[in-house]
Amino acid sequence: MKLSRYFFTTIRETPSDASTSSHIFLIRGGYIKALSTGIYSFLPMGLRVMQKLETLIRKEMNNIGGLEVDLPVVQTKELWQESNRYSDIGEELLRFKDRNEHPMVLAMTHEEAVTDMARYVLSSYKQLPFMLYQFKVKYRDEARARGGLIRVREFLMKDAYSFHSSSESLDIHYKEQYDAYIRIFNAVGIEPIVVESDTGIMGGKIAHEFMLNTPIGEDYLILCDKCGYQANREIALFKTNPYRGNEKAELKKVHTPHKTSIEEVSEFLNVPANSTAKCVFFENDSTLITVVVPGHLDVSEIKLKNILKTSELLPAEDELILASGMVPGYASPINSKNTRVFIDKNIVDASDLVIGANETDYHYMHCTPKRDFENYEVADIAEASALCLCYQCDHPLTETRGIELGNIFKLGTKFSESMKAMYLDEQGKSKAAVMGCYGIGVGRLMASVIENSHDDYGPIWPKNIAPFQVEIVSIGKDAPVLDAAEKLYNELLQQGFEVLLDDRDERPGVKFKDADLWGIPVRIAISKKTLENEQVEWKLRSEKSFELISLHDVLAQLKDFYA
RNA sequence: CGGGAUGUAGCUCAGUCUGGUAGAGCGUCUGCUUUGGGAGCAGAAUGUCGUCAGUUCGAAUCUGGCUAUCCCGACCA
Repeated sequence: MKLSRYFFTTIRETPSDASTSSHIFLIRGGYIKALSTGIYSFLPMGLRVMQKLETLIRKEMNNIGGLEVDLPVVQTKELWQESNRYSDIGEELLRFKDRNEHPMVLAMTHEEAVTDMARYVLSSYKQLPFMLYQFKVKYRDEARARGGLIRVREFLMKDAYSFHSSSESLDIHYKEQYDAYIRIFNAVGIEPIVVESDTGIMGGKIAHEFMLNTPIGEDYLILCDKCGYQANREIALFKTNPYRGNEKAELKKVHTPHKTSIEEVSEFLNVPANSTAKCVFFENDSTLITVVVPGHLDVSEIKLKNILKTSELLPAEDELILASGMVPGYASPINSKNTRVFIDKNIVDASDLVIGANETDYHYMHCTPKRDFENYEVADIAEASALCLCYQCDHPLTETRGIELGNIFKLGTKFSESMKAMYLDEQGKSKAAVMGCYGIGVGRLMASVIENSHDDYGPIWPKNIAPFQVEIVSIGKDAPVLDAAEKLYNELLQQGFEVLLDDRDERPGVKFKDADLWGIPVRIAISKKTLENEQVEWKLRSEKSFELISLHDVLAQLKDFYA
C-alpha cells in the first residue's frame, strides 16, 4: 500500500478526551474514530489489526473443532423470553420496536440464537459434541463506556458455544478452549492471569476469566503467590482470623458522637478496624437484607446476589432500616425485626467487637455475635482483600487489577432446558444438551495489546497482528531514492509481504513519527546517503537503534525475520 | 443512576472572573526556501463560541433548563 493513496489521518497532539495509552494511540494513529460514547468506527489501519486478530482466533477455534456460523444481531423479544433473560437482564439489553410495533432486542450475546440453531439440527446423541462460533457485533447498553476500546457499547466478539451429551464431554472441551485461549493471548505477547469468576444466577457452574494484568484494569484480582489460587475479587474465597477479645465482657453502650464510619469509630475508640463489625443494608424483593461483615472488609454484592439467587439488589432506604429497629450509621442486628440477617463466616466466631447500638451517637462494645445475635444465617459474604489469607494455604493474598480479555463458562443445561435443545440418548431417552460458552472481545484485545506493548511514541505491535509487516520510508525527493524505494516496495510485494510505502512528500520527522504510531515491526528507510553505498536503514519498532544493510539483503533479512 | 470537569476554527487550547464587533499555535490551501525525528518565510481560507430560554442598549462572557463528551463511583449474562 502506498501511503499517498491510503485513507488515514494521524493526530499530533493527545486528544483531550483520551487518557489511557491504547485510547490515545488508537486515535492518534488513525485506527479508530469515536462516533458516540462507546461506539467506534474503524478506519482501514484499525480494521487491518482487527482482521488479523480474527484470523489468529479463527485458526485456534478451527483447531479445536469449531464450526463458524453467523447469528443475527436483531432478535425478537420472544426468543429472549424463552430463556427468561428478557426479564432477568436489566437496561443493558437494548429493547426497541420494529415498524409493526413488535418488540425486538439487540443481542448482547448469542446463547439464545445459537441454542435455537442447535435445536433445529440436533436430534441424536450421535451428533454430539459440536462447537459453533462466530465473530459478531454485540450491543450492550453500558451504563458507562470508557477507555476507548476497553469498555464500549458496540463491539466485535468471538463467541463460541459447545454442546455435549455429558458434563465429562464438556470438561474435555472446556480444557481445549482454555488451552486455545492461552495460545491466542501468548501469540500476541500477553501472559494472561486466569482467574475463577462469577457464574451468576444464570445456571452456570464453573467459569474462568483471562485477564491482562494492568493498573487501568476494571476488575480486581485476588492472587495467592504460594498455592496459585487466583480468583476475581467479587467471588474470591479467603480466610481471615476472627477478632477475639474478652468473651465474658457484657455489652456496654458507649457514646460515639457523629462517628458513623468504621474508620471514625475505630479511631475514636482506639480499637483496630477488624475488631469492629460493619452492618450493611440491601433491599431485595421488598425485603430488608442486613449483612454483617468484619469492619475492615467490604460486602461482595456478587456473593450476596448468589446467596439470594437474585440479580436484583438495591441499597436499602433509610426508612426501611428504621422500620426494622435499626439506625443507619449506628446499626446492628441486635433487637432488629422484619429483616433477614446474614453474618459473614469470618465474624461469626469473633468476640468482643464494636458494633452499632441502634441509637444515634452510640455504639456497643464487647459484642459477641454468637451470644448477642438472634435469627441469623451464616454465609461467605465478605469481599477478599490483600488483608486476608488464602483459604487453601493460609498464605497472605495479594491484589491486582486486570482487564478481562476473554472468558470461558460451563453453562450446563440452563439454555438447552428452557429452550428445548434436546436429543435422544442411547436409550432413546430425551435429554437436554450440556453447554459451554466462550468469548473474546476482539476490540478490547486490540486495545489491551497496546496497553501491554507500547512506548512513548506509539504501539509496538507483535508481528502477527501489525497492520503491515514492513514499512518503507523514502527520505528526500531525489529521484534515485524514490525509484529505489518503489522498486524495493514492488519486490517485497511480489514476495507476498504486506508492505506500506511512505511515498509522501513529507519531511523525515513527519514520516518517522507516523511510522511509530503505526507500530509496524520493520521500518526500512532509504535516503541519498544510504543509497550511495547501496544500503538501507533497517530498524525494528521494538528496538531503539538501527543498522545499515545492503539493499540486496533486505529480502533475505525480512524473510528471516518473519520465518 | 450519583459526584466532578469540560464543550470556542479540522486538532490542542486562550479569552469567561471584570459583558462592548472572535484569538493563538498546529493543520489545510498558494508561492519560495528547506530535507534524517512533527522545518522557515510570505500570503490565504476557516467559527450559528454545544443548544434553548432569560437578564441587558449590548452576551462566548451573567442566570436557568437541556444536551454532548471525559473522569471517579454504582452498574456490568
